[in-house]
Amino acid sequence: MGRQPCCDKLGVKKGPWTAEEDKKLINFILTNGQCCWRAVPKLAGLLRCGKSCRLRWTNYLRPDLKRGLLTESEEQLVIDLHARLGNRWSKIAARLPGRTDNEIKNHWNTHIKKKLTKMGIDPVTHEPINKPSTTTNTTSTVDDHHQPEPEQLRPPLPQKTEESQATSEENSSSSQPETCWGAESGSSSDNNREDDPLMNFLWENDTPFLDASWDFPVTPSAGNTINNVDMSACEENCANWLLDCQDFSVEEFGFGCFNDVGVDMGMNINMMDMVDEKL
DNA sequence: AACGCATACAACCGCGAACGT
DNA sequence: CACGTTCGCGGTTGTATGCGT
Repeated sequence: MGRQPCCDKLGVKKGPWTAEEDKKLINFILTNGQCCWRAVPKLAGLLRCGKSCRLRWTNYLRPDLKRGLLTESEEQLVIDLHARLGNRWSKIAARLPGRTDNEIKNHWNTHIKKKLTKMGIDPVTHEPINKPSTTTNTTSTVDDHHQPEPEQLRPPLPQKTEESQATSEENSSSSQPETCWGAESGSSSDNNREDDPLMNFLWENDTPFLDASWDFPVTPSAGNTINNVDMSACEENCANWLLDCQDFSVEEFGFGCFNDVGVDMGMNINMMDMVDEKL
């Protein structure tokens, strides 16, 4: 079977997205929801392939995205998750609300990789690069910045309140690098996880934090949650996002759709009010 | 001020998985 | 079961920006 090229049509635009294109895509998604991506460009009046639209939406336009550099704790979480999951960026991203796989991947390649290397840690295996034959804690490759040892890089541990549930798929996928902090003891990731409330929490809550919340239009749901996702943070992000949209000139969006979205999503707070407040 | 290099991030590409017929 | 289509993922590239000389 021949693979169908993604962008087989002539005249399909590539390269950076313009504000106008963003506007069209946002408008379309907000009014119609995420449906067949292949059809999106046609229906939205874009000269892009569906793949490009999906990427633009998920990596940049999605209103629930955080912007800016990863925080220290997020970075540490990424490191820990990478030690367990390897380069499965989507899985890692699923556990960092508001962050995309692309963003995390980029951050890993540009920041964390370097940081770990500097510290004398192999970013792939998460083992010390020059495996010390002695028990010394310092390696010759570590520079003079007095970086913390791997154990110290572990993220702060939140209180765990939920009781254990069935393990998720990652639990059984052992093909990825299993070495982790304190790996020299031969502790498996599972063992490690048991000792790590944060990781337990993350693994047990395998449900993506965000995906469900943008499957609108949806039927109104009670309260301030959608599919058990707390919408408060989402609303806040939406409001921030709408603020960003000021760059496009609010009126051009046809903001009626935003109010509709607010209703559809069962939000108690009118996002536009939040925008007004922020302004 | 101008140039070259380094860095960060957006976007593209190709592959495989999942799903429908 | 085979085939076709669509989607999502991970690797890679392109480009804008920052910084040092």
